[in-house]
Amino acid sequence: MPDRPTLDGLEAKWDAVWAEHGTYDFDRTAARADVFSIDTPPPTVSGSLHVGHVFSYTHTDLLARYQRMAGKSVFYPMGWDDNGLPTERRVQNYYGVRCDPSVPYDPSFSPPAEPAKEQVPISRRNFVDLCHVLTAEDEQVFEKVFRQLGLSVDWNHTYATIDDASRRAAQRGFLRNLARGEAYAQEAPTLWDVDFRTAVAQAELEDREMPGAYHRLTFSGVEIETTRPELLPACVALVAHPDDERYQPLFGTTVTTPLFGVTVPVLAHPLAQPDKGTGIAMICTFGDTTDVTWWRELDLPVRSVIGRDGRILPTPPEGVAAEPYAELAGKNVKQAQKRIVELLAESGDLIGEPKPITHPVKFFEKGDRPLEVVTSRQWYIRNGGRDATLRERLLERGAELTWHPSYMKTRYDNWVGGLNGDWLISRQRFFGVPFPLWYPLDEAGELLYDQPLLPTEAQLPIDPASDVPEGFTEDQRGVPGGFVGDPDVMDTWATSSLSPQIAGGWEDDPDLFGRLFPYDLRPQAHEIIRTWLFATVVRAHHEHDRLPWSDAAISGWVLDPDRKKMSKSKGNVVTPVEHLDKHGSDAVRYWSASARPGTDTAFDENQIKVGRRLAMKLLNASKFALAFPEPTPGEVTDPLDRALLEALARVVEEATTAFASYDPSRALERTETFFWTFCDDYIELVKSRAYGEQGASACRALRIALDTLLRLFAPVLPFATEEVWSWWQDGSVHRAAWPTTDGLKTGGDPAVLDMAGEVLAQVRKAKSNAKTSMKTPVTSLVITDSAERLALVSLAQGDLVNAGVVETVTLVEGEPAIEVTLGEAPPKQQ
RNA sequence: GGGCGUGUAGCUCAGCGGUAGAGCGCUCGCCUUACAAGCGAGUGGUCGGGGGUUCGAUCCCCUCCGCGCCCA
Repeated sequence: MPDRPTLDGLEAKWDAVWAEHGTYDFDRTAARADVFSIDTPPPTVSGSLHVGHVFSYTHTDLLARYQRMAGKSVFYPMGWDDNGLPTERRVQNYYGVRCDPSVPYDPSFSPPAEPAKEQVPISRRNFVDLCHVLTAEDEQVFEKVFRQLGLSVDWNHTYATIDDASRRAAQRGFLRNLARGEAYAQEAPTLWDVDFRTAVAQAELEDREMPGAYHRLTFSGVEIETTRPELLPACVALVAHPDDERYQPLFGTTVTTPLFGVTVPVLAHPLAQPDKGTGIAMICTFGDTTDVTWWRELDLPVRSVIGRDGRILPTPPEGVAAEPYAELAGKNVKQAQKRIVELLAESGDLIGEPKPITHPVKFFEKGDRPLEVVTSRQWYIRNGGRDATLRERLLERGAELTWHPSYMKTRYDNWVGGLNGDWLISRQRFFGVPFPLWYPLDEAGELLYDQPLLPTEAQLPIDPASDVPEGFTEDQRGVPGGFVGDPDVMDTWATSSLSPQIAGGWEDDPDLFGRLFPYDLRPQAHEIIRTWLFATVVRAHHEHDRLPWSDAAISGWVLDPDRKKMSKSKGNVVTPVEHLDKHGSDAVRYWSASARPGTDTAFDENQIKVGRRLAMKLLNASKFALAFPEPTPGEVTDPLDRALLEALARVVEEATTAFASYDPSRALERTETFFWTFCDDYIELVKSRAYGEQGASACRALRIALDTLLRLFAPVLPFATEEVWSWWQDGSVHRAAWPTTDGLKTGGDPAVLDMAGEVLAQVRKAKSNAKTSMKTPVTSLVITDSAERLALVSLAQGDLVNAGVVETVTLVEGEPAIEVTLGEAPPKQQ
């Protein structure tokens, strides 16, 4: 036991010991009933660690540590989400390369020493290799911080969403979805990011308020208003609300588009808004998702004018006049709009001046330009968006799940209820899990999409860009009568939605999987309920016909001290490592643990300091309690000591209930309150007695209480508690049993401690008011109260006399009052 | 515009039908042999506004306002 205990260095010291002893290793011989399995969120490793990570991962760790002490074998893996766009962008910039799937794989490739000015095109496989190299470095940084933070992860169980096991699981899952008809490919209008050149799923959209302008155009005298005049050549109809009397006479007639001279019908549809613009709108293929709905429901033709690069296509759609169109071809949307407005003004078809407005426009959440709608072939997984029966089943799954806090379920219900299409899982990108299939080419070189060539599950993972289907050779790739691989990769969520299967060794290690699945806990943040949580439910529903876990614990967000969301662009991001270094991990964990589950929390360095104070106090109080000679075995006999243990028994009950109901913050609050009373009142009261010959009862109580408190604090303060534990106990506190009330229920009356505390407070108050030392003697202490309460005082009278330096005590029955008479202050010591 | 959450002492937050709580801050003290990165005491709130239910509301209901997230 050190003379001057310190928190410094405890993280490195104990992390090493825990690793060496396998303190947090999962016992894979444990039966399912004795396992607590956690579907840990895999953080995106291409960014830096955010204080929000520290916050929410601590919440999970608190539950893991509680369950471990409560006797479970805890399966607490760690995953890294390293596939997808963020990694691609990093690799491109870091190495100066770009992926070109048409380049053949070069086994001897090594990246340029310095990033070239012109990005070097490399094969998909080489590009993916570089992604692996870079993410491996990032993952080490993350692991280091998580270890410093004291996460009780079993580091033998890690995965990355791009590693072999993940790709195998994702491809296997997809092939099974395909075989059962849950996955399908379709040529359809799709939201498209023209910069990333990829399709985007509903869950990745966000609306942004953008400036625009209403342009009033005349179609054979019918005036419409549009924010996208550049789509005029893509116009296929006009539409008004069926009840709109102004336009009812026109329904069924046709009008002619200005400039391009295309005859289009005037139609009725309830989605048309009579109060918007002139009440009649032009339908283009495709300006937005409403156009898609109209196009589908009104059975309209396609006149595409925007290419996948966001520019006007070189040739006009059939029936569109070539002359004015040529002026637009090749221009981007902004340029085309400028030019067509000029042309419309010249022709007299533009009525008045454009009216500036701001309106919500759909963006890819990572994108910089508005999304366009293009027609392309994409893969989907059925998620109830087009199937009311499946949607109902998935809503029932949400109801089967136990949500912490319970109101988070509403977000799931709202999302599932509002789905309007299936889940688009294909991306026209490179660093992702490839779709594991090929297509034969007929003699004319046409792809036979309806006859895909599939690998067996035993062959997985495969890359159809470099692997060859059964019965073909590489030289048949891309030639008539040969084959081509599916060019797309899966969206990140299509892999991470299988995190329980990936982490648990689904099919690869059935024995392990059987001990984990379905998992006990999915911890995660609330903003990805609609993506990660829902997607995981969908996959498990299809694959296993059950929920992937019984409980979901949803963390809140960390906001900046002004309650604003932290974001790099605002420059208000708090980096966690400096706080871990400065205040210690236990202190930061204390701040995290103080937040109620699901509640957003403002970052508050003050709370971290309070946590450090608590951890420090724990070291000092422990040192003091353990400095008394080890008591002989025996009973705790003194009424005050028994009162303490009885009060502690209630804390144990409350903390246990709180942890079992996924509320560590409550457990901490109760434990902490008790602990300060223990230090400030109880220890002060029993100090003198514990030193003396009659001290055995107090010394026993001190040790019992300390033992219990260390266990109660262990989940929150793993380093300080382990340090103290090592002074006088064997093994790790983190493998010790969660405390029970056995040994605390001594039949004592907690009121004895309360009453003694009240009297002590009055004595201290008198000394404070007199601005004198606490050592100043009390010549007379007169306590007036009911007989019942006086009896409580008398049970602790000896300790009160010692702690208060009281010379005479008088107990009187009557109206409650405490009278303190002070003597001379003792001389000051040097 | 909709959904969910939230609004309690200067700050961060507990409490959630029966006379307002903690920590921090601030003020005043105390070298008290575990801890001066400590200890003791004090200070501080018409519980966002307005209605309603109730013997009684911070707590339940309605409505408005602010903030956060998600969605349109």
